[in-house]
Amino acid sequence: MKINKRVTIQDIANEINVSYATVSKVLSGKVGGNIRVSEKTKNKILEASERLGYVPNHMARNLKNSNLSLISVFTYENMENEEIQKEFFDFYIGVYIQGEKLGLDVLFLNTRKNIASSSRVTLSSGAIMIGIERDDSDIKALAKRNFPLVFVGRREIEGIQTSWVGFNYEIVISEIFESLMRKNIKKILFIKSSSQTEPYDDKRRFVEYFSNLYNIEVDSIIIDRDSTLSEIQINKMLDNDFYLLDRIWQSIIIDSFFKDNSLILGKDKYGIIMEDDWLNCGKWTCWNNQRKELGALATEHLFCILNKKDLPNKKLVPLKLIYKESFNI
Amino acid sequence: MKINKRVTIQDIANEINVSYATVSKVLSGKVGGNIRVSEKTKNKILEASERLGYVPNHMARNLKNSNLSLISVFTYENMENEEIQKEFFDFYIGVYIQGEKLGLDVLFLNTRKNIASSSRVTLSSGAIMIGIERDDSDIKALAKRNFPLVFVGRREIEGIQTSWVGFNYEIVISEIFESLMRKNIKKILFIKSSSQTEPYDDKRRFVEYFSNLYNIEVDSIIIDRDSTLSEIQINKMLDNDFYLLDRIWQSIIIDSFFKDNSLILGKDKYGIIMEDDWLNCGKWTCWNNQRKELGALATEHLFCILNKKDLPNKKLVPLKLIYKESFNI
DNA sequence: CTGAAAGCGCTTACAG
DNA sequence: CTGAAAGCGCTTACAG
Repeated sequence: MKINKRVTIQDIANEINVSYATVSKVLSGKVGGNIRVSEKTKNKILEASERLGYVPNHMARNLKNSNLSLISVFTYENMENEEIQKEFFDFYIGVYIQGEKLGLDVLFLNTRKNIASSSRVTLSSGAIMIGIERDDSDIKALAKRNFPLVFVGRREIEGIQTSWVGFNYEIVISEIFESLMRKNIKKILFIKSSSQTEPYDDKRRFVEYFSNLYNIEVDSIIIDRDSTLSEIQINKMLDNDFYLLDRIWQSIIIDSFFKDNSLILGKDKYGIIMEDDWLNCGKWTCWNNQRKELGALATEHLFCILNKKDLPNKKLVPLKLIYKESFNI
Repeated sequence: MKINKRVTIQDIANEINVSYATVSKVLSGKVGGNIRVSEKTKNKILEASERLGYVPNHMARNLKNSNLSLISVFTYENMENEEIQKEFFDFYIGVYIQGEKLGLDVLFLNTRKNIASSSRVTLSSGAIMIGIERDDSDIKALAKRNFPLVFVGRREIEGIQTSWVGFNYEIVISEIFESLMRKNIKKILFIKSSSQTEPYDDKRRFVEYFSNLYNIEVDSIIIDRDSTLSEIQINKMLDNDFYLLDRIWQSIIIDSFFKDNSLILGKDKYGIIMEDDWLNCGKWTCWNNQRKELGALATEHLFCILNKKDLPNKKLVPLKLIYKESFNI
C-alpha cells in the first residue's frame, strides 16, 4: 500500500547531512527559546524541505503528542436520503462551528453496519453521536470502554453512564398547554408516532404531565410515515379540533385529510407540531430550530470530557414556540 | 497533554503475560489463514481487552500501514455565514456520499488564516479544496509539494500543475444563446460581477464566444453585492429587455429595480442567471444544481490520484437550464 | 502456535 | 548549537 511515499524528515536529514532531530526542531517550528539552531543549518533545512517537497505527517505527530484536537461526528443514518441530510445539516454546522472555536477538527463518519469501519471513529479522540439507530452494538462497545462519546438527544444504554445533550421539552410543552388553557381548549387529540426512543418518550411524558396539571383531556392515535387513516382515526380527528403531533411528517397526512374533508387549518382545526422546523412545517405552529445550538453544545461537552474539565451546567437547549396559522395566540 | 491515557495493546499483553505481537494479531482481526493463535490465548486476549476497555488507536495503525482512506475537504470561507453554508452544503454532501462509496473518511477543515492549523490537512492523505479565497499561500505550498489536491472549480496556480473539476459552462451557455436566437433576441445586457476567478472568466469567455457566433449584441455593466445602480446602469437596464446575470444575488438588486420601475419579470423584461439554484433563484431561469455531482466527481478524482489510477475522463459536470418565468421557451 | 525485533514518521528530554 | 536514543501504539515479516 505504500504507493504514496512522501518525503520525510529522514530524507531531508540525509540530503544535507544533519541529524533528523534537528530537522524536526526546525520543521515543527520549535526553534526559539531553549531550542536553538544556527541560522545556517536552519536555512539549509528549509531549503532542502522546500526543494524535496516535505509535507509533515500529522498522524505521526499526533501519535507522539497524543493530540486531542480531532473529534468525529458519527451516525448510522443514510445520508443519501435528502430528508436525512436536512435533518442533520444544522447539527453538523453547529458542531463544525463550535469545533472551530475550540480548535477541534471534525471528522464526519457515516459508515453503516460495518464494524471494521465504524471503529475508524477511534482515529479521533472522541465522538458525537447523532441519529436514532438503536441496534448499534459497536457504539455500545465504545461507550462501555469509556471512549469519549456524547449523544445528541437523550440516550440511555444499559449499564453504562452516557453523556448526552438534548432539547428542553418541558418548558415548551408547558407553554403549549398554557396556551391551550388560555384558549379554553379542554380536549385534544395527540397524534403519536410509534417511535420509542428516549426523546419521544420524554415528549409524551410531558404531554401527560401537563395535560393532567391543566386538566385537559387527551385522546390519542398513532400515525406513522406510511399510515393510511382508519375509520376510528378519522372519527377521532373529526371529533377533535386540536391536534398535537409528534413528528413533522405526520402533517402531510393530516393536511391531506383536511383537504379530503374540506377542513381548513387555523379555522376549522388547530394544531401544533412538537418538532422544530427542520423540514418546513408550513402553516403549522412548531418550535424554533435550535439544532445548531444543540450541535454546539454537544461539541462543548465532548471538549470538556476530553480535557477533563467540568461539564457545562447547560445540558438542555431551550426551545420557543413559533406561532403560525395552525395555532396563533 | 497525556490526560486521556487509554488502554493499549501493551497493557493487555502485560495483564495476561502474552506477547503484544499476539495481542495485535487477535485484536486487529488478522487471525485466520496463515496467522494462527490458539483458541485459549485468543479468548484470554479478548476477555482482557473487554475487561480493561481496549480501544484501538487508529492513528498508530495508519502510521504503520499508511492508510489512504482519510481525505479532507478544505475551505477558507467563513462557515458561520448562513449563505456560505448553503453554498457549500451540496458539495459537502456529494463528497461525503461518494467518499463513503469509495471507503474514504472525510475530514472537514475550515481554518482561516492560520498556517499551523491549516497544515493539519496533512492528517489526511489528500484534500479537496472548495471556495474562492485567492490569497492562500499555504495551499500553494501544499500544491507545490505534491500533496494530493483537487480543486472544485477551475483553478490555476502559477508554475504548478493543479487538478480540478468544474461545471461544463460551454454547453449550457451555448444553449442560452441558441434560445435567445430562437426567440429572436438580438441584443442583451450582460450583468457582470467583478469576480476575477477562473470560473467566472470561463463563463464570460463563453458568453463572448457564443454572442459572436450567434451575432447577438452584448452590452455590459458591473453589479456587485453592495452596489447601488448608477444612472448609466439604470438607462442600460431600461434600454435592454434581456439580462444575463453572473451571480445569483444580483437578482435581488434587479428585482428591486423592477419594483421601482413597475416592470414585471417575464413580461416586460427577461433574463437568465448563470448560476445554479443554490440560493433560490425564485422566478429566474438558471441552471440545475449539480453540486453534489461536482463534489462526488472531485472525490473520485482525489481517490484516483491517491491510488495512482488514471483519472476519470470526466472532469466537467454538465448543466441543464431550468426554465422559469424570467425566460421560458 | 508464539514472540523478539524492526519499523511507520515524528518529538523530546538529555548529553555532549 | 547538534545529535543519539527512547518512545508514541501499532503491524508484520521472520525465527523459533
